[in-house]
Amino acid sequence: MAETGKLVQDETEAAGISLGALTSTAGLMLRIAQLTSFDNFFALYPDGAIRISEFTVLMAVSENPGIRQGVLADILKVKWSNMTMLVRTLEDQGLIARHVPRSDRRAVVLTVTEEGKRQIAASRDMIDRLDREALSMLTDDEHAQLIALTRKIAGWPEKGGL
Amino acid sequence: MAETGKLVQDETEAAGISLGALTSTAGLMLRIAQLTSFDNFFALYPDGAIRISEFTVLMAVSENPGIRQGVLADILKVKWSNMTMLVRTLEDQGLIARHVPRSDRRAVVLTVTEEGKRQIAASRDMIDRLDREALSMLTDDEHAQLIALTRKIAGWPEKGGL
DNA sequence: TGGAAATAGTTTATTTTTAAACAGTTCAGT
DNA sequence: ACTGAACTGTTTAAAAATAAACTATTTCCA
Repeated sequence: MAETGKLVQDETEAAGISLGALTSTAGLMLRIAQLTSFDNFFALYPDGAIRISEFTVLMAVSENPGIRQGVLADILKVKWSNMTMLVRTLEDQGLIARHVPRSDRRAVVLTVTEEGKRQIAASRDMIDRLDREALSMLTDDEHAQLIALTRKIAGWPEKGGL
Repeated sequence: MAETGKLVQDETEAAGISLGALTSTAGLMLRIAQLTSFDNFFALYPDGAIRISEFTVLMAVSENPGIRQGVLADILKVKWSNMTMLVRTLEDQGLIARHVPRSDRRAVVLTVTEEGKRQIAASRDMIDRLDREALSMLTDDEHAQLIALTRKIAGWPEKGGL
């Protein structure tokens, strides 16, 4: 066997280890926090449910009907080539529709189908719950702080469009 | 051409876009913040300098001489197979030494060489500076908050070993 | 108007990452 | 002591992400 496993909050067996100054390196800490969050999340995530990347795109399109897929890719920080594949999968599943506008025939704009709306309604609460659960080591205040900070890093204002 | 580019704080051209409830999804926000931080960091990072993953391992070993590489991998959240490669590269560069202890001949314990110490001394300040610069949209208070939160997520106590 | 340059998205090739199989060592129970 | 299970690390094969080349439009401006 390889890789020990131990999901959700490992006590890292070997006590007495200190990362020293590294724990003040925000980039590293952000990375480790993100990986921890994802590990915890996926340990809870039910098999067969919609992929979280697909759900995210679905939600984003639902909030911004007619958005171009390149713009969406930039916002979500995914590469255009990955967005092409992601969006095609969602189209194959009948969850979103792609439309080439007459005004610019290079572009592809997206909308959520009725089926897509049903999918959102069906999975939204569960995903929110697991997302919070994955960071259950934080108090509600801390959780709110984290969201405020990460929004600021992403360059998104508190309220309204970006 | 593909990929627009625009490093450091993009205003995302298309105004009026809102991610709605997604901005309260901590997992997603953590991911986007981390990618933003890294993009900014690498935009500043000088070519030819030690790779940041290697520097991190070097620092961690320096703080914990004789640490087993598997333990280190778990703490830094890198896969064992990647740690094998990372550590070999560092050894090839003469920055760390690998040693198999008599007490457990399966294990490999690590120490930093003199050359490794010089490398740390040479790059440490620059890396700290760029790391802070990559998150220059945060005030010092916010930056400190972020580190406290991410440490808590990682499961590391404020002070001392983990 | 008539290209050259820029934009939007896709496809392909390359690199990187992850997972799985593997080999050697130690441990636990008999 | 012996055997099966667990541990530590490495190698390999598979999957995923990234970068680069490409097609089709649109824009700019001489």
